[in-house]
Amino acid sequence: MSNFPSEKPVLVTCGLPYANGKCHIGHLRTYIPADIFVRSLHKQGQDATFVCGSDTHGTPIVVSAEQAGSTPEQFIEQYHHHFDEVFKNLGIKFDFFGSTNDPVNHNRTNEIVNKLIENNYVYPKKIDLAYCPHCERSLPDRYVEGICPYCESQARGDECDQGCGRHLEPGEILKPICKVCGSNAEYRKQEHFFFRLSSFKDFLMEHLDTLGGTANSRNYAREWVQNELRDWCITRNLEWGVRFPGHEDLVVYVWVDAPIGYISFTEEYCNNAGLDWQQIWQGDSRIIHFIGLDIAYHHCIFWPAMLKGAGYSLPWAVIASGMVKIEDKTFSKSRGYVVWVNDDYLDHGFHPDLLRYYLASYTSHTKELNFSWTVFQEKVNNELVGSLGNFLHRTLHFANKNFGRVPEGQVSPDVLAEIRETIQNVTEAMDEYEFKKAIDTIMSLSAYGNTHFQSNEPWHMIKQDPDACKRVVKDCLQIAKALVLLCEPVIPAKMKEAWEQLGLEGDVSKMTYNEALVELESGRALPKPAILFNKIDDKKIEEMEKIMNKRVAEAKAKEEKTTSAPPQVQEITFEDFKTMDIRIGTVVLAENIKDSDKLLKLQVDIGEPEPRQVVAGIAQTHEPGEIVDRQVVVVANMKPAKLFGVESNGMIMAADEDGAVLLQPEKQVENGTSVR
RNA sequence: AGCGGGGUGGGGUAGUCAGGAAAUCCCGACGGGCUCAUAACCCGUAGAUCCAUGGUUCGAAUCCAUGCCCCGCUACCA
Repeated sequence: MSNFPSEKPVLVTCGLPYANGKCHIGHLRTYIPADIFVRSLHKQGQDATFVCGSDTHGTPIVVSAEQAGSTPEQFIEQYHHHFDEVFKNLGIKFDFFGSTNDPVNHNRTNEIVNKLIENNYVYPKKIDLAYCPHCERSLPDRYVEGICPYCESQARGDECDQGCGRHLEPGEILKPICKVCGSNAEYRKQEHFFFRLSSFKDFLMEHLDTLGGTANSRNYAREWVQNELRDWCITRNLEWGVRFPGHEDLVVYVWVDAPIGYISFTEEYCNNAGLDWQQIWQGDSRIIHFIGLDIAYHHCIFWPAMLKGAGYSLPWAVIASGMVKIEDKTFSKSRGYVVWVNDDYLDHGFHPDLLRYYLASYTSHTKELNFSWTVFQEKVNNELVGSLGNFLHRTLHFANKNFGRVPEGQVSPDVLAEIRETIQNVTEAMDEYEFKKAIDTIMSLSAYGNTHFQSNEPWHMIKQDPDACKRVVKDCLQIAKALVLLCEPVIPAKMKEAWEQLGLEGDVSKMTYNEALVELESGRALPKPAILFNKIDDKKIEEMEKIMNKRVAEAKAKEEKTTSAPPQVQEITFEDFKTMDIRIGTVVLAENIKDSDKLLKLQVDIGEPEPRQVVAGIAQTHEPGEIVDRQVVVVANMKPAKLFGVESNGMIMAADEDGAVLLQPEKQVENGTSVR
């Protein structure tokens, strides 16, 4: 049984893009499937409202704007436009794309916060807050860095991002350092406001049991709810943001007003369209959030608790997508592992639909997706060009050339049954947010079409048995019509063209799947078809890979520069130097390490009862045989490390010049002699 | 160390939540066919100890336990 269509109003949202940087392919992992889902809902006869908008508040934007010598207003404006434009170019069709800085959102946030206060879910508390005496200001969230009180890792003010992953409340972080000027911050008592998240524990456990969507988000949230739910500080000392009611010096935390954007965008859209937004947000409705897994915590814990506390409708489903990687590395702008949607894709003349197809069909929605230009090319050339494009073209071309119109005859029952089953399976897959499965199912209908065409050989029939030929062509045209309807959610622009090539009228995006079972009208004229999808040649892909490799190389070079520079400038004391235990030793054994090009495993006698095992990165310049019996300089108190699974308890010193040039004592000395 | 994601034919993937006869799909290899179509398409063949060990079961890729290995985070990334 399919979930749709439903009597209840349906709202679909996407995690708000943060107006602090350009759109890259990683973003699209959420937006494209959401758009496909909404288009598919329409095809199932389900009305749905689809909203999104820019997330414009919070500390990072203030910091970025300051660095850019701009105001936050100006700063967010450019990225808001950027995302809006990119989404339009990709066929991601929001009913409304707003901004959390819109007055409607300020109002709605105020209303909700007041409601929470009224319902006694908010209380004031004096807490220690980081304050920078040098900059003379309070340091919220990411203005401050320090040590996580739970795991002792380096952490940001609001989250232990390098360690245990916990959300940190203001005042928790140890050894705070001002991120703006780098000086030590101090703690000062200040009054802030807290949301009684802890009182929602039972409610949340229940909510998570009934919440729909993908399991990854629920499971993730459940663990947090079970362990500990602490009250949540919802105010910040910032100028930029939504004012906390009654306190001129405070704004609400960005994670309060950002999701409220979902409500205010719905409001703005509905008010413009003459609809009732309260049916969705205060009535019995289906609210569906598409997000990245990294914000599951907010959407499955904070957000439902806030909605409950203020008397709003709860989310019906949360769908969390997996991350996008490049060559097995997670996206990272600073490391160069990024593919920009404009610069690296659209500007090179690639059609948006190809990317939509690739991202949605590569792997399950909840799994990681490893971006690769060659796989992109492979999928486009084999599936879109070879199978789908070719079937549509050979069918339309053959029909147009021989008949010029849709031939007479009935579509065979087998073909209709096949189409019916495909629709059924695609709908089910969409219901489960299995976009890859849905697309694979559609592609197998395309393969079925090709086989049908091939095995009946209409090009022979046309001479021997024209009537039989007409039946086959009619079958194939019907399959083509079905394919166009089924593919429209995924590759809308291309299917709009194909719809016209079938000689059909109306907006294909507004047709339902059931239209695929309506037989084409015999005698209807068929225009001359044009090719829909072209192969991507190897040269183009090589070019794209080159661009990507270059960026990664540049980023790596930059990284090395920044990491290797400090030791040269930083002075150390003699005391510091004495902390190193450097000794002379003799290599007694050396061997290669399997699978490693650069490493050798050495046993070095440094005057201890047993030789030390040390792994050295010198295999490219030294054969194991040539260094046995040689004396070397060893840092003996290195922290043990595992390299290629081999333990290393020291470091061999070498000059770093296109490989390794080993240091050696001037003359033979006793093993274990220390160096100073 | 912590957290997260993984280990399925040569490469890439599905299936794992709800355990069942022959493990999906795309590429690649090999053989054949077709010539309507974008050197596209169709048919067939070979190729998998489903990371390992132990357990539960009539039955395990799937559930449980232990272990091994890979990858990511480490300056605001959905």
